[in-house]
Amino acid sequence: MRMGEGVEWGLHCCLTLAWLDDEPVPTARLAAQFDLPPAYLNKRLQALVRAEILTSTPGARGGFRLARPPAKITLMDVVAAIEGPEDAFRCAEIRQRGAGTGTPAGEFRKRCGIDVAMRRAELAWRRELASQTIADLMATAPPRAADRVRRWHSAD
Amino acid sequence: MRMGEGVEWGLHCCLTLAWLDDEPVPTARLAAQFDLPPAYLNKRLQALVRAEILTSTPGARGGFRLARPPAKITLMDVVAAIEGPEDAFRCAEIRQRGAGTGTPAGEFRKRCGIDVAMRRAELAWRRELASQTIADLMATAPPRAADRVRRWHSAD
DNA sequence: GACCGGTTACTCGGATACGAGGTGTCCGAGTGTGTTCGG
DNA sequence: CCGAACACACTCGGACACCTCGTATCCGAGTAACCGGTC
Repeated sequence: MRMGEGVEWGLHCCLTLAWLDDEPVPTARLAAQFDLPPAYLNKRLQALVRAEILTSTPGARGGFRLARPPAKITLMDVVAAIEGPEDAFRCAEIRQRGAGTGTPAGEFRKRCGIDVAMRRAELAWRRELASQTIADLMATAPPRAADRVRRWHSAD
Repeated sequence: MRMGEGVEWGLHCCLTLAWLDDEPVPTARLAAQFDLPPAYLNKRLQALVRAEILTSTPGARGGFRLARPPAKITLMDVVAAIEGPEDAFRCAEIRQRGAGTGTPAGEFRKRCGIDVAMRRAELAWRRELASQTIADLMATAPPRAADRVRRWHSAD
């Protein structure tokens, strides 16, 4: 199981946009900050726009900015926007295949125990992600980091 | 993010092997039970053998059996054996790239806050998986299911 | 009847193709800005 | 000097290739059981 690197990109970009208060930042600037392929990063930021986490303004001096205050954006929102809302584990109901064919349908009214256990674990993961916001990341980060990012972006 | 289907296969096979108490079951039989490609299922069972969850006995009347009692096999063990022990989220330290080049190395002694938050969520996921064993799955499963599996496997 | 050797059939195990999804790139549509011309 | 129209440059947005990883398959090495022959 492997999570796409776009999640890390999206979170770092959200953190940067949170520090640069409501100032539109184009993709090229964010890509240069982290040395990432600009076009591909843009593709990922579009996913965040579709999830209503960012807002995009076209034209000159345009770019991306946060759609909500940082305290209202959870890590779960960002992960779901980029990786997709589907669960990682998807029960294919293989218990009903092969030896299970022909058994009365009423036997399978209860959910597969494996599916239940897996969903329980993934729910714990989601709860932990939903309990943390971009604002929390800003609070735990060292104060000098925010200043360095603001200074680097203010330099023309 | 998507979890391989081999996890579901491995868990179902472990559950079946737990019900058929220490009776060696060949890959072909397990594949027929769930209507799965036999050779590919074998590949995944080999991963469970490497993780010392199953033991394999070659030759006629051979097959796979559990290496430990079901209460000593957690879901985390099975998932780690098949999906790999690495974390899903891997911090690439992009904060040190681009704008971060040239900053004193001492600034990055503290772990990346995003990495910390992600690891925390994944730790919750792992804890939940580690708290459940194959024996728990046996207990929560309806009693008729165990009988049906035993009957299907005893039929030659 | 018991023991031993050879044969057979069955099992796992790793090396080998195929395909989907993620990664990376490109070019066009749309918009705000800056300039320039006229009043 | 002020206003408006124009051209420009910059931005996002979706459509198009590449490449890694997961999926699927095959064949060979090894072993236990079985059968026949011998003592």
